[in-house]
Amino acid sequence: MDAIDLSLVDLLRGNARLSYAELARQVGLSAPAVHERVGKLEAAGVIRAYRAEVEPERIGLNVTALISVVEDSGADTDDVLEAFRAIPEIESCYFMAGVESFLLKVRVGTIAELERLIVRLNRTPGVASTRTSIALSTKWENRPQPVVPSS
Amino acid sequence: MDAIDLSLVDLLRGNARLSYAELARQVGLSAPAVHERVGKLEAAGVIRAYRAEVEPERIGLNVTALISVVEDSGADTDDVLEAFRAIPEIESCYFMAGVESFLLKVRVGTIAELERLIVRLNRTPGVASTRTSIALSTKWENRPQPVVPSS
DNA sequence: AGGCTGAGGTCGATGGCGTCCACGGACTGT
DNA sequence: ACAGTCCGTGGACGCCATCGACCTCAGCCT
Repeated sequence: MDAIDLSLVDLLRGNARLSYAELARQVGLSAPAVHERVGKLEAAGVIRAYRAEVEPERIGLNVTALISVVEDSGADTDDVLEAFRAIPEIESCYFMAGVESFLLKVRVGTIAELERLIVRLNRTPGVASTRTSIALSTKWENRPQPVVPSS
Repeated sequence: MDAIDLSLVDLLRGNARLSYAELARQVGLSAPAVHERVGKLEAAGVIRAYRAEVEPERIGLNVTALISVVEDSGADTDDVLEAFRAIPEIESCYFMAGVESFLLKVRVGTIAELERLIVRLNRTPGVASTRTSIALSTKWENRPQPVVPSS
């Protein structure tokens, strides 16, 4: 994990579809060398996935909400997590400090679906209560901050 | 924006580095056809970017926090937004319903940096107060939910 | 009805790319 | 000094990206 690896990570966070040849030009190595480096970064779990970022409204996900969840005292956190994992609408799940153990970012098509989702969450064993905040708009999301000051 | 486009979007949300040839096989079209379709999806803004998803701790971003921001009464929301946009540590920015106008997801290297960031946020014109919740761990993030029931 | 037009597909060709392999130089420990 | 290891380069070969030519079909105008 040297400076070149960090540059590669930065480049791929900016554009995951860069060719190995292009990456090679940017970091000043040969294509096979960056191929091997990127492969190792993937194997080591530094790079977890390559994802296309899509405007959610364009694929029918018109409602974004953030839901804080308070666990029952004595609830098994792992069980709750497993139940959450099975709900595809939960795009992100953070385990938080504070009374509200979880913060969930969810996306659904309509407010009616959000209502059903909240009901479902409140019914899952181990959750005591939820608190939902609706996002009126997403200004930006997952903007990669550069790790290397100037590559 | 037909069923094939949705399949392409789903496939690329799952793996942004799929080749056009592979996409073509999956959707049953020729490579040039999917090339053109994907190009149009990008041009139309449906696909905004391709990003490598990186484990934040591996690149020195050890602290994740969510910060709710209350605006000053009479503050210009656009000015506040512009100030936020200039802060690279703010990875996501949602405009929320409720008293707290903004929710920011931030990532920094250390708690000390988080403290400096919070001070900076409180000093920016237009913000009345902030409320910070620290994420102890990220269970998952930006998991793509399938749009097409079963491609 | 017939033909024009445009959208969106296939096919074929070609140049570049991904990927495998053999080889070579620097660093390290003995 | 020497062998081993790591990490790179360069060459080779097959696949892929991408362009142009052509095909098909639907909609529409005359």
